Amino acid sequence: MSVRPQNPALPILKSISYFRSLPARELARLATRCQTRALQPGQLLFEEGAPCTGLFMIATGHIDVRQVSYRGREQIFHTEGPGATLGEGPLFDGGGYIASAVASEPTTVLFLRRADLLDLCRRHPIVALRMLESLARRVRRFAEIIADLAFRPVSERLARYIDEAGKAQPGTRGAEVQLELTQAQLAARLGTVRELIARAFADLEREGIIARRGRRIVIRDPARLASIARGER
Amino acid sequence: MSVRPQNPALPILKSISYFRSLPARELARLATRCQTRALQPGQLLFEEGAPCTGLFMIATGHIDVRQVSYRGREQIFHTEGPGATLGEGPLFDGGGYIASAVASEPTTVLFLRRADLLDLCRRHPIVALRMLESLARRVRRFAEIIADLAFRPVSERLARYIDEAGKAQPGTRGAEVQLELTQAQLAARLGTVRELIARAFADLEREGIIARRGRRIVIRDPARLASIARGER
DNA sequence: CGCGCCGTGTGACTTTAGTCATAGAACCTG
DNA sequence: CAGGTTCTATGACTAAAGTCACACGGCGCG
Repeated sequence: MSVRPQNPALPILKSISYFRSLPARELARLATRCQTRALQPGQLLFEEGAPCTGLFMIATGHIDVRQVSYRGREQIFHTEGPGATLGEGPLFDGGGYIASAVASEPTTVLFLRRADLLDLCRRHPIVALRMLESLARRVRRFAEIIADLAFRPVSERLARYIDEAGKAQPGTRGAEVQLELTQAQLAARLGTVRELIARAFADLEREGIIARRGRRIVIRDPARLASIARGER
Repeated sequence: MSVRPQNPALPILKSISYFRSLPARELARLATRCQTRALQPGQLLFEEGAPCTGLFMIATGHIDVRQVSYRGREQIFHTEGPGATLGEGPLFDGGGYIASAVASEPTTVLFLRRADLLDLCRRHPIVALRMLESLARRVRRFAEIIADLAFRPVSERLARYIDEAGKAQPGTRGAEVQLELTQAQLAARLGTVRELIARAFADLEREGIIARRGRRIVIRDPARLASIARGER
């Protein structure tokens, strides 16, 4: 009685912006070429320097892309969730992975081999254009990190983070923010160490700019927060 | 007596990796669509945040792509010479320019409008693939800068720079390096200030690792230089 | 319920980065 | 070759970042 079983990869592929405008036939074909992989929290998807043989797409969960220095410091470059892709960089310039990818929660990813993808780009230039867009956004994001590290003190980076989280948080009234990250994770993302984050938080609280209860933050003085975020210290 | 005059943009277009494999007809057509612009040293080609309407290609000269903080610090993201392109980032993600571009010497550039380029990508997917490669390399380069800023002290960044310059320098015997940059430019590139570069140079010299006469450097102890460059301090 | 782990807070300290001021060398350019 | 401009060197200082050690609270779990 059942209809022809649909490949489980199909709906995921559809959720990837690159492929959205492909004809159904092409998508179905693509789905047959995908492999799936499940990851536990903390598990490595790929490691900096390793050769890249294809593209990963996140079906569910989240992945941190980061480097770790020999001195033990961690820098998170970006975090990706469902519908995002990983490893386009090395895919196209032929080098090894630029950073390591680690699941931060139970995660499943799809994998598509490089040759399949290049072939697809040739037959459907729109796919290549979409990937150009995505890579361009990544360049922009990386440039922001560089500017943060080169120009802004830690306290300012944190203020920026909270400020943006405040704006991004949708439903709640603007003043309240639920942080998703521990201070250690925040530090890895902002390019510093845990202690400095703790102190910067304490300073903001002491000055009455924010109030905290655990990871729940109330922005008491949005104007002053924004002005610190802009570097007007 | 003269043959049909060739568009002066043509040989330049041919030197751009994106276009190398295009048929002659297509190239000629493209050449008619290019505009040319000449820049004096120090002149701005485009400014961070400005809208992007097309792609620049360098015919001759060099361009620094950089941001300047409101505190007056400069960070050079990359420097491009003949055959390189500028502004692919904003071209594809639709945002403003990520950084400002300034000629560091007399420079001429070609300009191709966004619509022409997108059209070209659709008709010749190989162009899109080449641009993907170029953008991917930029992502990688930016990631290197992030890792430098996040992980490595200034002295180490300088050692890396000299070490790499030593390896890159072709004709000369490995031990001698001609620096192309002033200390101030080097600082902007390595994400610090001039004085620290001066001191780091002095330290390397004091320890007998390098010797200097102006911007001419002799690497006296390549092994030690490389070990500092790797962070084994 | 008590133990251990994780996340956090903070004092005290070290190291690295950055600033300011000044002097001298090098290098155009008329 | 004189005189300004640019580049470099360095001392003395301030500020920011990072390290280390330890204490505390909450939470999960045997």
